[in-house]
Amino acid sequence: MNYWLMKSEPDVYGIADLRRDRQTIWDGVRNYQARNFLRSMQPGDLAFFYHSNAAPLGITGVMRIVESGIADPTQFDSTSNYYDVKSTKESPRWQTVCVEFVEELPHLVSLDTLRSQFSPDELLVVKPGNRLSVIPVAPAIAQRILTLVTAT
DNA sequence: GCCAACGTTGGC
DNA sequence: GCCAACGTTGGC
Repeated sequence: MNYWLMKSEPDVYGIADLRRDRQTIWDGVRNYQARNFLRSMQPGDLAFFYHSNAAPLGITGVMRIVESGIADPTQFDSTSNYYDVKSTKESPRWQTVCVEFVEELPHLVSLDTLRSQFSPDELLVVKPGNRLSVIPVAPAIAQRILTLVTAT
């Protein structure tokens, strides 16, 4: 079982939206490195839901991967911001996953807290200038994050 | 609103 | 294949 961290702007789609929807297709990722991580996800993997471009910044919840290898539907939608004219249904360029709500954390684990606990080598999200929206989290680091949740 | 980081595009 | 220009992300 692998752990991940996935960013979303709460103004666009936040943890409250996922709690309401229970499941969602994580669409709109248009970065090859992030896509490759999405491709390697497996059902049962857990992902931290991270609020970016927000106040406060940080991890707000946990979700579970329920299906992987889904062709991102927005790449075929000419009205979408994420439309990709070069992608075909026969060989889609962008794959993503379906996630389900697991929990909203009682207290957000802020970026400041994450910075105080982890080095950029341990947790990429604390690296200044980092823009990757889907990142792997080592199991030992994930366990330490979960410990921070219960400690606060 | 600013700007650092960095991925993508396109001319050559 | 190089690299300058440009666009986007996301923290501050």
